Amino acid sequence: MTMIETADAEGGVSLHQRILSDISEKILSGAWAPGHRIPFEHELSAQYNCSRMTVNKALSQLAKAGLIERRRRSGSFVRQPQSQAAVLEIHDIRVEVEALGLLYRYERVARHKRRSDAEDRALLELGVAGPVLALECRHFAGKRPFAHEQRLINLTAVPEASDEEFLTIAPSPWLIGRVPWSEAEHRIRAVGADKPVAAALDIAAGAPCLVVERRTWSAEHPVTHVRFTYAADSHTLVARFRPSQG
Amino acid sequence: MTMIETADAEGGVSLHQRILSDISEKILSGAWAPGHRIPFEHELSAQYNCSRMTVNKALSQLAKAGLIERRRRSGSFVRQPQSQAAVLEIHDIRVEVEALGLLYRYERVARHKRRSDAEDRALLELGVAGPVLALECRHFAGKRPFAHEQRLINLTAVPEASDEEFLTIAPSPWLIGRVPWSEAEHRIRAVGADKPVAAALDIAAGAPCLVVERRTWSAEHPVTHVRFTYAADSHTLVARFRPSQG
DNA sequence: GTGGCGATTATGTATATACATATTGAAACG
DNA sequence: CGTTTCAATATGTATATACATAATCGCCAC
Repeated sequence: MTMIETADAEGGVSLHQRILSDISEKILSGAWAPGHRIPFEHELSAQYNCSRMTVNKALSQLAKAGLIERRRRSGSFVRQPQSQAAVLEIHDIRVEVEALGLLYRYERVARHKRRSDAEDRALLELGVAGPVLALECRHFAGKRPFAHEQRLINLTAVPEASDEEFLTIAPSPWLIGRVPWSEAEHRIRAVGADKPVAAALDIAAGAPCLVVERRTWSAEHPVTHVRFTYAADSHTLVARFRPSQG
Repeated sequence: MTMIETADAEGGVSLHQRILSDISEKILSGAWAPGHRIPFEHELSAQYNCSRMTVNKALSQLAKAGLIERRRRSGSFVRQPQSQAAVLEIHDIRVEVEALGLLYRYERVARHKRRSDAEDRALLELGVAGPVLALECRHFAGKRPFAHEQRLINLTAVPEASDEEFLTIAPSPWLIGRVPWSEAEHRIRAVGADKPVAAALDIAAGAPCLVVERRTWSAEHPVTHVRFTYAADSHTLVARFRPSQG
């Protein structure tokens, strides 16, 4: 007779979750130091009175999360803590401004359609020349300029953008949903504001600014490059790390 | 008779992986737009000629990765693209400097043991007063100062730190391995260098700098707070996003 | 000793099955 | 006509089983 304990044996959580959190706790508390061999699957399945499959799925997940390392024939071991990877949430500027309780306003400063020059191609990581759309925009929080946006759109990848003036809708929300992106890269650094950006943000030239650049690809094709510049004190990026438990 | 096709049917990849990448491709290419209902588990299991369990595991993983949403009785649906989450790799400074092909050097500038004041408690998010260790350090790349480090260690959580002078080993590598961390938060912003930091980094006061602050907890207890300051052009953070496929 | 070889072992992947649970759509009822 | 009930359905979780695969241990020949 096969007894299946699908549901909550006691605490309303699945067995999978319980094994996961039990072992995570042991590792994160330091009870099982890096290098320590955790019990074999068959030992844990006996201990938890469940099948090996259930244990296997839990341990595989811990391995994928990077907490343990699994070696055939040898067992599973607590991994050395390594390069920390934190999750950085990139929000839409409108959302961010409104989260601050301020009124969001968008302004398109300039729009040029042109054949890509060498700089454009470098920014887009584009191999061959082709038409691009260059945009310059400002995002306001209340009365004050919040962010300056310099954007390039690869018109070969997104021909529909030719017909859009971007006077009322910002490029980000326009692109999202229209172009499925498969990969993105963000570069974050500090710079001193150059003259045009300083003017746009209403700060002194050379004043410290946070720059977030994003390059986006869709199925290997470069789609867009954007550079957001924020005045030093207006913006903080937050990245969190918590060992995943599912 | 049960036929099990554990291995590579053709391309040397597992069925699990194949289902995963097939569906990811459909979503990321836009063929299946947000809101689209993907085939039911039993349909996919027929299509791939495999068991429902195999399909279930693949779809569950896509759901965990955020690409699809699963609703009982209704099916699985392609999710609306949402707040982009990028993975930010936080490397040890030594590793980073050596990756640049430069000689790494570490210097401890100051070390003070004291009872936490209000500012310390704010930085550590510490409720009650207690002993803390305040450190100031410099990290060099070649001959030039690369980063300035201001660190607080909660001696209640890490009493062993009292006995360490940190003259030859930097706080980060000392803490890693000694203290299991369960949670970390990074804040990234641009600032103008204040006088002491400017002097330490050999730059002008007010010059733009990138600041990375990290707070670390171990099992709910604050462990350490550190502020790294980099001169504007010396350092760029990179965060990548690629829809996970396992 | 040392080098190779086969048995052993722990994990990796897949199947078929069982039952739980949430949700929806339709039927039954007041 | 609205509400309640119920059955159908798709997903969620677990079991027992089968076989593949990689790594290691120990044995044996040299």
